[in-house]
Amino acid sequence: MAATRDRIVERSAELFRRQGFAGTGVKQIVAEASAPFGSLYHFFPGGKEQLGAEVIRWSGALYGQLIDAFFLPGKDVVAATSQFFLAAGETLRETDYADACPIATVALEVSSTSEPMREACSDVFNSWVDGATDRLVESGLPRRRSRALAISMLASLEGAFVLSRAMRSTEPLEIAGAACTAAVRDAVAAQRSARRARRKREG
Amino acid sequence: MAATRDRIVERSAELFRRQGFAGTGVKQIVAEASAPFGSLYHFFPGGKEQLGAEVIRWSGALYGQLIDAFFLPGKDVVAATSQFFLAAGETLRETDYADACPIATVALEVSSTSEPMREACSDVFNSWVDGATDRLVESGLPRRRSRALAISMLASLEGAFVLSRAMRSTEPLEIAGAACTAAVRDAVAAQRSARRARRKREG
DNA sequence: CGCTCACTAGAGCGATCTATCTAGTGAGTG
DNA sequence: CACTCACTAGATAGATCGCTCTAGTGAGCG
Repeated sequence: MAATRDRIVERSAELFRRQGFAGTGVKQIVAEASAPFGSLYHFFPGGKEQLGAEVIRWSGALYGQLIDAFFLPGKDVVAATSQFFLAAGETLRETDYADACPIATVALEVSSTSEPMREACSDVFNSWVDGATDRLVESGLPRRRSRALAISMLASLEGAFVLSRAMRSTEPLEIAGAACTAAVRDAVAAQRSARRARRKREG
Repeated sequence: MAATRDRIVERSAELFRRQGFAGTGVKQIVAEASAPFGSLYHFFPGGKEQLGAEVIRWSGALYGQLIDAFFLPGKDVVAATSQFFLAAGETLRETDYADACPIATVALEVSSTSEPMREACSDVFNSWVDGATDRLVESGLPRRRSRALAISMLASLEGAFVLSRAMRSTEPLEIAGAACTAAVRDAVAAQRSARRARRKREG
């Protein structure tokens, strides 16, 4: 129906990801979305801030789907972790170090300046953490441990994106990926041996 | 001598860290620095971009000193790692989740929009990595392993800052800190046992 | 047909942006 | 004293900012 609205959101997501929120003007958005200027304020009466919050949630959901595509239920989480970081590195290289996390740039910009947008970022990060936690729980790890591991992995990914974009090198991403893969492998192995020991002791 | 120039740099650093580069106007800078407007372009004829690059290098060096203050030569790197992340969390809480990494916000903003500023960010990150690598080497780790560990730790720190600021919680910082501390401990322990084994084999 | 209403279209508002310009001040030097 | 020059001071230019406003279009429906 409202294809214009979708185009505005999609183009905004792309621009915010690369140039940040403050660095992107609404004129540039409507121009690149081939949308009439008036439509922006028709669909987003709350103005740029409402658009920003919506773009964060939209691209956050999209990236969540990408994560899900790697961490398929039943698939080995160790392999999934390794592959996800490698793929992120490839994307970064292919897009000339532009397309990393869709919301991190905006998240840092608005954390101290716009409460609704900060909240949107927080919700997105939490949803990613929850998703990853579930996958790790399904792989046999305790919930507490899974959540900590998920947060730790997401932090590594986000930080590696910062370094890789600034340095124009996928090295940080590869190193962080290797570290996360090792951490997941160790956690799974430790859990298995703990289970075995308990079974032996109890049975 | 040129106290005005210093005030401009210092206030800019604070503002860029919190609001980002594009989100901070030069008018706001000179106002908060109690500096005449003309002085900004007297000291920084290259305009806002030159100021930005200089601020990145200046605050990067300052933060590097803070890192050095924790990772003192001779001090236990495991304890230093743990303490550094805890202190970062405290600072974050005390400043209402505003003061995290002094350059990460700008780094993401400019990575695809300003080559001189991106380069400044890259140089700063590299200097931090080099410093941390040296400390790890001094603790007995091989150079290659030290560098990878340093990059991995910095990525964890930066990513944890992103999450903690957005979520307004020090949890990510604490979890990332615990993970890094464990990683350093493991690396040091592995190196020691490898040395012991080699000595046994060879001697 | 006649009416409604979601949407298109863009002129234009006041504010703010970065940057330039000229004028003036005042400490240091010969 | 006269001269220099680093620095202060701020008005102003010209572009762009986010946003509001009115007018117009066209599909859906009684």
